[in-house]
Amino acid sequence: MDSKKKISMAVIRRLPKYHRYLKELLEKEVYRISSKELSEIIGFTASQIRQDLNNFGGFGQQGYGYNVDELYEGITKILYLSQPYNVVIIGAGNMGQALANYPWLQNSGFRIRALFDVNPRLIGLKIRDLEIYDIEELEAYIEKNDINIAFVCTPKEKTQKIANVLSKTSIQGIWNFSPVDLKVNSNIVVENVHLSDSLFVLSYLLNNREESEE
Amino acid sequence: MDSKKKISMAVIRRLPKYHRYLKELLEKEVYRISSKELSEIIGFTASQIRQDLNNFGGFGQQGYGYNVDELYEGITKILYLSQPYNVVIIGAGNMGQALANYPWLQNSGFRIRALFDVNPRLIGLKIRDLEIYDIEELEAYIEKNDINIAFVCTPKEKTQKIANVLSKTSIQGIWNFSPVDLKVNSNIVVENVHLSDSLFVLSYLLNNREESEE
DNA sequence: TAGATTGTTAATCGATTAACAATC
DNA sequence: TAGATTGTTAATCGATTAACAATC
Repeated sequence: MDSKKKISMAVIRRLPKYHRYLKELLEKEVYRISSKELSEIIGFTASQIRQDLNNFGGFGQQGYGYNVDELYEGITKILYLSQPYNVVIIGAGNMGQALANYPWLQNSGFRIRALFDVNPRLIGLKIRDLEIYDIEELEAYIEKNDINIAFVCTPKEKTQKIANVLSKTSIQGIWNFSPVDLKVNSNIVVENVHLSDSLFVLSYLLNNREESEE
Repeated sequence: MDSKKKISMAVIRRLPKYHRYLKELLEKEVYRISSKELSEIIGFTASQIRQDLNNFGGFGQQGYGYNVDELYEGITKILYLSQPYNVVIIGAGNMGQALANYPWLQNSGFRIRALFDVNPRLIGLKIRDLEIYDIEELEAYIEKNDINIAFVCTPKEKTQKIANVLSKTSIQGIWNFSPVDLKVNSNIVVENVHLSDSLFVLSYLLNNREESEE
């Protein structure tokens, strides 16, 4: 049993970066690359690249390197990006609307189906061809339309309540833009985008740059 | 010399979370907390909390714990959040506009001064009371208005060019929302918000949840 | 003083890097 | 075959956790 060795989060969080750089290489019609060459453009050590990729079995070939196309496809599959997802956006304020309009999302497998809000002024409006529904209809909508992921862009006071509602549904994942840590049903995965945390780190770094002199 | 021991990024990236939870405690009128109690609500081990805080000198008191107010103020200062910053937003598309309208930013020390775009249809428009200027004016505007930080929300093809322009200015930091890694002047700090990377990690986690049975 | 809890050192754990045998 | 480069083991480095003496 227990045949899969657990992959560490450190590795997982590097995968999208591999994915991005490999896509770029393909666009430049580079079809073959060694860990050393990839190291130079992506900024990880060649050793780390080989370790990372080996977690998922033999992508490379001794004496040759990696086939860019094969590696790109491989990582696409590892990240489960070849399958589509049905998405709802909860909170149709600035951030919710920005995500609904985001071009790269529209060309991705993340298919936004509807938005939800409490604000009566927003309910019934359309963002592109997407309707904004009353948040009261959320639970029923998720079940009826086989929704996998919720993008949560609600004000922080309201977000845990939304998480409670979502915990009662068959939703699988939450992409959380609200600056709170959510308590959810243990079978739901939460990925946080804590924008303020990121900005605060920038503030720190700004004021702790290496002093110019060596 | 070299009196400051270097603080690791792992510690730095936890600071905003401390900041958030301490603020919440203050709002609940909790004025005193032990590392053990804080551990239970924030989810770090008590040991890690004490290690983290000790990087910055004695916040606590043996036998008593930490003064919430003092700790909150301390971390605010460590993150340099008590000083204001002058900010421009580059790229007045969905994300740029969402940031310009973001309520928590308006109550923060990050003072958005203007937006910039290439699109003639956007140039001259106003977002709230903020003007959208021609990107050509960016360099001059930064120098004239003592801008510290740029929020970069441009399409990925254009972002490195923007970074090149910024590298010629006195800007100190870039908050980068574009899904590329920027090459900049070494005295400029870049903090990335790679949204697609985050979403791809969610996709992975969704499909690799702990199998229900033990 | 006795009890509580920090500050700090030591032990452990995990992740990264180095090295090299395997092999294309 | 010789050269290149992986896959993989071993060494190192860094971060987390445990333990406990210091002290409020």
